[in-house]
Amino acid sequence: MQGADADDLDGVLAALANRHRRAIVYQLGLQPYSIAHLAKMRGLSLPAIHKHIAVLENANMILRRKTGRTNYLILNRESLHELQEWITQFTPGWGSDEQTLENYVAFLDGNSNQNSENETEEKG
Amino acid sequence: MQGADADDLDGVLAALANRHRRAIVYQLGLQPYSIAHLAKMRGLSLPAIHKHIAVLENANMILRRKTGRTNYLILNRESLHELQEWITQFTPGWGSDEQTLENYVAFLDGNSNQNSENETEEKG
DNA sequence: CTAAAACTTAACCACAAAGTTAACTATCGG
DNA sequence: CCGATAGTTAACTTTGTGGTTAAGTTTTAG
Repeated sequence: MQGADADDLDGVLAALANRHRRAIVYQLGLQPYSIAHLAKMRGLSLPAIHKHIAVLENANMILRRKTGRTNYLILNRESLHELQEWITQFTPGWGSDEQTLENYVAFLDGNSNQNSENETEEKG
Repeated sequence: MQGADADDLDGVLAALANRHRRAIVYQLGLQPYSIAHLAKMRGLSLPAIHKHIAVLENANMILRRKTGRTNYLILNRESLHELQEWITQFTPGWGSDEQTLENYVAFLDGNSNQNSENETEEKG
């Protein structure tokens, strides 16, 4: 089932593709803050920060606890787990992509050319 | 130096915050493909795919090798390394955010209330 | 009761993102 | 040389994002 996961990833990545929201995520990873407090920290108006919070909540990235009139937020670390895993899937081959590309093109050349020598100046 | 890293992260996350580009990244993580090939795979026009490729290249996420008239692309796995590290910084406390938030609010209550008892049904 | 704090909501605006069509360059196959 | 393939570029449209101001609700403080 890649559908639901893909949806989740979409929300999380869209949420993280913004400096303010990344900063908020970072802060809420350290300790809870109120919305008004975050607004002051980021130099943003309440409506502006409210929208950012909404994006993060829709991505299920923060938890909220209302006490009196103030809302305390904290990071929901679980939401990062899926992204973590998605990235990890690329890790096995860590590095060497340049050479892979070179080899692939050389291989294609070989098929119509029977010549796997390098034509570049790379290998004096 | 958080500045350059933050810029890189911004580019990578913005690039990944799109299904087509994530799919492209995934495919190019398996093997090289031409731009036209990717366009067919995604059911997109050449100009459309070209723009996506441009975004990925600006984020330094893919490598290109032009041979004849076709351009072969592959994933640049290094570009994901930084994001990987950024996410890992949140991992230490994996889980238990809900309780942290509860405790924090209870602590704030205690300061004006001298009462750290739980009002919830959680701890029969 | 009243004023202020902590949000929320709605309406609006400027700008960027993601696609389109059309026209152009460059390379290969015959 | 000629037509087709691969890619780029420009101009345009539509939709989404991120901010604003203004007005509303709920809760606390005096």
